[in-house]
Amino acid sequence: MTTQSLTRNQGLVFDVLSHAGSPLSAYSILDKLRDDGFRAPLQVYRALDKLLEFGLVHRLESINAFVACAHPDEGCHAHGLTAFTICETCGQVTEFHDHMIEDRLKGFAKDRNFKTGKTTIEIRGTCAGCA
Amino acid sequence: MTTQSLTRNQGLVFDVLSHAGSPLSAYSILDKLRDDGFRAPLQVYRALDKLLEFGLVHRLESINAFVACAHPDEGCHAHGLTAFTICETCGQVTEFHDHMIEDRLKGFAKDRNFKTGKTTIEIRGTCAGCA
DNA sequence: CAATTGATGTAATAACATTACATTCACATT
DNA sequence: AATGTGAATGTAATGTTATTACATCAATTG
Repeated sequence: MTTQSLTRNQGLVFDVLSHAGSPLSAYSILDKLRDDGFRAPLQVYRALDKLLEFGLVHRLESINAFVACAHPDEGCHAHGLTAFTICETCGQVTEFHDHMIEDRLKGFAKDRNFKTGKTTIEIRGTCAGCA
Repeated sequence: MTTQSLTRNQGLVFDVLSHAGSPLSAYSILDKLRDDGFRAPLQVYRALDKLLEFGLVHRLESINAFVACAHPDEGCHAHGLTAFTICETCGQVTEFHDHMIEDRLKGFAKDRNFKTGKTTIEIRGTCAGCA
């Protein structure tokens, strides 16, 4: 997935997320794109849906917000399970990948014949800089 | 924490969750408690806050819903990190605890001086019965 | 060109959660 | 019994997040 093949709206949303230092809600993305002609939440949600599908953006379930992927060139889907630390003070998000955890969760699911879809791992807390 | 020491509202909410076979949203809990005098969302949210604090109930971040803890007698806080599988077809939720994953996440956080607060692990997919 | 498919624009509404403020209850102290 | 305190409650209003419904537009293809 390259950033070239995005539509105008997808590109605008991705750009906003890429330049934000922290996660943004759909509505704050909307606010930032008013000048670019955005008027309704759906314009943002539709673009986000596609960006999520492409692996360019992640949704943080525990805070209802979105961040650009840390390595969008490959599309994050290449990296398997993605986990996050989220600083509740400054909003800093760190994305990481741990094969051991991934295997462990896969194993648990397999043992129970549970067919795994999307998996969420989010650690909320305080980052080193804010401690 | 015993179920005895709950207030009326807390007890009613816990009871509804305990007897539901799947996670419930705050508003669906509210609906089920209309006959018991519940009128406003806040009555539910306040009770849920306490039940979460006591470890009697879990919040599923990825679906904005709540479930009773699988072993409420001890209050789930006794068991360390809690993870869930959530069947998107039937709503069945399975709670589990994995020390290896817990240690791994703790280690990651420690390496980065990230002070861990609440951690969310949720696997959404399809359970054995629904496959 | 017609047909199809994906993207967009807009309005309305649904679903989830919190703020603000007044009141009541349980209980300890006097 | 009166008072003070903190926790819990009742109620209304509002804020935040997400979806449904429907019309239109643009690119592609048969």
